[in-house]
Amino acid sequence: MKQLKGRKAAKRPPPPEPDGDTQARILDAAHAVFIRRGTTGARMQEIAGEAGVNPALLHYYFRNKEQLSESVFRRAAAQLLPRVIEVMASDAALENKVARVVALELEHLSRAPYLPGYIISELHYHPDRVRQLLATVAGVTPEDVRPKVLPKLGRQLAAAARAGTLRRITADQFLVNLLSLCIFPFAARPMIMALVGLDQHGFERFIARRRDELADFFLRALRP
Amino acid sequence: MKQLKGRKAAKRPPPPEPDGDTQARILDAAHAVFIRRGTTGARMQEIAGEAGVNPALLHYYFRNKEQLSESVFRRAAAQLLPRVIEVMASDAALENKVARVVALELEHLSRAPYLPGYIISELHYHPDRVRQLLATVAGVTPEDVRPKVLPKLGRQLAAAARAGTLRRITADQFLVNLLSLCIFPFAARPMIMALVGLDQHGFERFIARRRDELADFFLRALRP
DNA sequence: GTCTATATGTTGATAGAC
DNA sequence: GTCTATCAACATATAGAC
Repeated sequence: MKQLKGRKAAKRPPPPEPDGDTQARILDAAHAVFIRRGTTGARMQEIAGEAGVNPALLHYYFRNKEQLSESVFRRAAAQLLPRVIEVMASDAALENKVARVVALELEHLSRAPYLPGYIISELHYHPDRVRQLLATVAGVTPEDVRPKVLPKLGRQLAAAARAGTLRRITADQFLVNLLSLCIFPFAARPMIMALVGLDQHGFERFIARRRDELADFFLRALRP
Repeated sequence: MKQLKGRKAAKRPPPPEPDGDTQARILDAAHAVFIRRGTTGARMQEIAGEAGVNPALLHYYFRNKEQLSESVFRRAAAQLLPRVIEVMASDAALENKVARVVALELEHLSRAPYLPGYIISELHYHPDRVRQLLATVAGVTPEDVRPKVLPKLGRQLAAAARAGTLRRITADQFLVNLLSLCIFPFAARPMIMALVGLDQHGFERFIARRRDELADFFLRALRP
């Protein structure tokens, strides 16, 4: 989009901030505002201001607020689960999977700590968004991995239980426990910071320690 | 409020639905609507309709939307943490505390599954609400228990570590792990239902199984 | 593609009768 | 305490000039 017209390119003054397409600037600004205010609390005008563009342009590129918010949610949701699902669907050993998921999620969420709160809020108030969340997971591999990852994980867990390597646990409890321990601290970040008495840096150190301990904690819970 | 006037009580026709004070009816309706739509998405008119009351009465009892939403949040927040803090601050043994918190939370949240999503959303979009959340915790005992519960728990954990009963873990990681495993499944309920492929009843069974396994899972992670 | 101006519809809130 | 009527303040969205 926004390719130059050629004959008039030298004459027309450049836009205020030429960094990136207008559309991309809008999407980035919308991302920030929707995460800060929520879908219903976000104001188109604030997004336009943050993007440094005229408010009418939001409707030019994205038809209305609904479609804009959907684009933002899609992009945000694509950051939360796909990589975890990918690891879970792989052929790696269970211990390896746990370690990789913990490292992956804690490192990524440290850079986007507001993501879980935003996504949980969206799914809570807009149940239809669930489909868009699943769509991001479906794209991880050529085929839809979702119906596969749980049965596969289940077989892996059952085999480990028979071999005496791990205690018996169902695949869904296994997955939810792991996701809980990784994601909840970020989703409930304000609550935890207040409860434990942490400031910004304290929380970061708290997460840093977690990176070292969490996989071990989790795997010990499954020792026979 | 709304005590009868005595001399005119027999003459005036009773209000449409005499069950409960008007103020309480409004608060209950507001509770439902705020949890369903979020603070910014909630409409005063919808609350009035759900309460079966004239919209103007919302402003008569609660001055404005802000104060009404604050009353609702206070009441909701009071259901999430106080009992957990109370157990944690008690003199019970660690194994006992874990078992009681798991039983307490899973049983209560099964009846109010939308509570965690609402509270996390509120804290995410209205950081000032954190103070109101802490206020609910402070009221658990005559004095403010918050500054006490973590150090006490820490000493308990350190003693257990010295005695060789439990592996060493800090009080904050202990508390956050426990809360994560209890609360996250409800906070991320729509996501989990979609990911695992559960309907309403499937989710309830999922939680029921969790009630039996979770305390054991948690304590095994801390075995030396 | 970008801007100005404006239409259109809500929403929270109040005044004042009953 | 409860109701009707109404206001002022946005917020989304579009029309049309440039």
